[in-house]
Amino acid sequence: MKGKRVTIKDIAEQLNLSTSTVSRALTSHSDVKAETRKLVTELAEELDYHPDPLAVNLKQRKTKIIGLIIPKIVNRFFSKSLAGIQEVVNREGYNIIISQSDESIRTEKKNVEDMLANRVDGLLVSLSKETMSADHFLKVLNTETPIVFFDRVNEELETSRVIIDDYEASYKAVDHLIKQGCKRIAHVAGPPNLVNNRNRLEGYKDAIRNNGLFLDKKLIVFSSYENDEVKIHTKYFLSLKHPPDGIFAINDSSAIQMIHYIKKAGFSVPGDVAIVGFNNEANGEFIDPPLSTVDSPALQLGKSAARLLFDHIDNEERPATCEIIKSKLVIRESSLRSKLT
Amino acid sequence: MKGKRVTIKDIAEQLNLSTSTVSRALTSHSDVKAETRKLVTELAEELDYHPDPLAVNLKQRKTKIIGLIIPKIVNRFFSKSLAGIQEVVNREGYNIIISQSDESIRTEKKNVEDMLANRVDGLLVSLSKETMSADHFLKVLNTETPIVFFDRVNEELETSRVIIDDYEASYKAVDHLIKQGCKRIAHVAGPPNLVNNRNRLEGYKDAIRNNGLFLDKKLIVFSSYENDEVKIHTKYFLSLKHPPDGIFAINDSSAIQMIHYIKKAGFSVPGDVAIVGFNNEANGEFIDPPLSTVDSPALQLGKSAARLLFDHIDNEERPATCEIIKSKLVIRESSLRSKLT
DNA sequence: ACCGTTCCCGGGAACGATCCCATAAAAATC
DNA sequence: GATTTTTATGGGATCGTTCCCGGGAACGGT
Repeated sequence: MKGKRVTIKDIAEQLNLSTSTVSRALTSHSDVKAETRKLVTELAEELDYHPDPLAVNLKQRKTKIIGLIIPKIVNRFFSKSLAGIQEVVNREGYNIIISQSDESIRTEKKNVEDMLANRVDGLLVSLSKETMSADHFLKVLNTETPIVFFDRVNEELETSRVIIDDYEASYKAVDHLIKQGCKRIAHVAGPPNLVNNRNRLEGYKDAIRNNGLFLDKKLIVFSSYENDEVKIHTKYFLSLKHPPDGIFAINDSSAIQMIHYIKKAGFSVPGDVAIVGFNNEANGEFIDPPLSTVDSPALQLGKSAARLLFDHIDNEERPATCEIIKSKLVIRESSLRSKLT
Repeated sequence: MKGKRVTIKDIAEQLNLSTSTVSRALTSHSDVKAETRKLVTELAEELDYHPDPLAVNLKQRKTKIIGLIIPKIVNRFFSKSLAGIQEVVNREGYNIIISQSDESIRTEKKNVEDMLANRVDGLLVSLSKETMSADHFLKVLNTETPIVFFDRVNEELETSRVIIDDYEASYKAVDHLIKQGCKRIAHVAGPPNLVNNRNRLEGYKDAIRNNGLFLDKKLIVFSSYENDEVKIHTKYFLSLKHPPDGIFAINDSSAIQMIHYIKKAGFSVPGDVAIVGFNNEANGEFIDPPLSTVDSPALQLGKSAARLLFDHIDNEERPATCEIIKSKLVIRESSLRSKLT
């Protein structure tokens, strides 16, 4: 009664068998008479037996745990990735333990330590905005724990990674703005130590140049993902002698705020300023005007990263690869000028 | 080299001690000479020894894992709760395994089974919208696994739970709308099998009645949290002979969509219809008009639920309690009529 | 000098499974 | 019918800890 759990031994005793035989019968190994197997499985079913994962894992020298390190859970992009990861990981019979770096390199380092102490069988990481080098992951490689970076990846280490096509996405978004007649397009870039942000910046620059427009450094600002800086950036843009007539923002949340402030300042979107966001977050469709954005398939990203990780877990020799997930430009009204007179 | 981890045995051998002594030295039990303890801890440090959690847990008959069952990770309310839970759980040296019911009673049942098979030390649950009875949790009680429900709780079982003050929140929101001059207030209610939704509905009804207004059943619709039904509900409201002049919505996302459709239909918010949402989700502040809403402290909710769970884990005899977290009405422009002429 | 405590430490049995090895019984081979 | 082979099972070590128990050394009190 007292939380007494059924063990393999209980089954063995009731059936006058040895624990070895019961174990074999249950794990569908060979060397068991069909009859006894039936007996065992039936009794197991009846007693509602479930193997103790702790014992199994100790024997197998596996924790069946995947460690996940992300900047922030509440960030929709990451919670979506998490959902994707969770799906794959659960199907494999593994569990996830999560930790957030909270965008701090210090806690990220601590997280890595914790994961190692927890003996995770694999690690899924998206870097904090502060992370410059990848030294704190060297220890992980030493323990031969497979590791896959996603979205905010690292390029120093020879590990697998999965990213979205930031360069193309950015290029297409800016190209779209230009096609809508924008001549002075601003870009809110992310911290440049992260590759994906650098790629986006490059996409932006190339789109500007390839279309024969002037690349004005004054139109590029760097965000550090803080909410309260959006207002400052917007004010800055509007205060310029030649303010931008198009903005490619770092994410939807930022874009939505910009629209808010721009409208408040008496300008129209997309009339005076056309805007494109990033990530296709919730409700972008229902604001005024509906937000054009880049749909980044976070769920897909999570799934791919997890699958890649299991590839590495199942096959130690698997060479590191880089997978790129295609995003899609979603055009709504915040960037649609052609319809206007 | 080959992933060889340092064990207690390695330390024992190098120091010519028994594993028992090393274990005692490390676990700060008594019966160890200060000198040897120093020796042991120093060598442990040097070798970067970390106890194998699997072995420890097997011996302790604990998994150090908390199971979490929520409807959807991507739902911001739940990802916020998760963040709160994660904070407390990590501090206690436990890990979380997550599973989503995806609002389906079938997968919720399966999730419970999985959690039990995983031998979680405690369970944190927020019910799916389909869950009527709590029979599938009886098994959990049998294993004497502590369980705490949060937000979408169950009242049949004698378990601890933590909820927000849905009744008061709802009452205050509706009362606020009435004070703004609304006479016909609609309510988008949630599935009535969940207590919190019933409480909100009661709060709504009482606020209407206590203010001497007519309680019109036609103004109450039931949402099932599906996105595409918002449009239908809005159209329905607008098509009424006497359409509502105020709406208390099920959540912000729904409220934002309603604003969108109402404006599109040529009505003004809050002029023709004042709107209050629920949850204080992201970006509600920046839409047009900024959304009034009920700030439900999801993070706090998660923390409290986790702490309550650990109370039960640490003390088997702890009686079940119900904790209520206070929400706060956030008034923005979507419900502010008094400022208008 | 003897006994009782206290202090340290080692031996070894757990925890619940897996799995190698041995062995008995059954079956197949000559 | 004696042998090898196959088949089915049990014994017991093992994973890395913890912890009970027992014993030797040191110490103090009578």
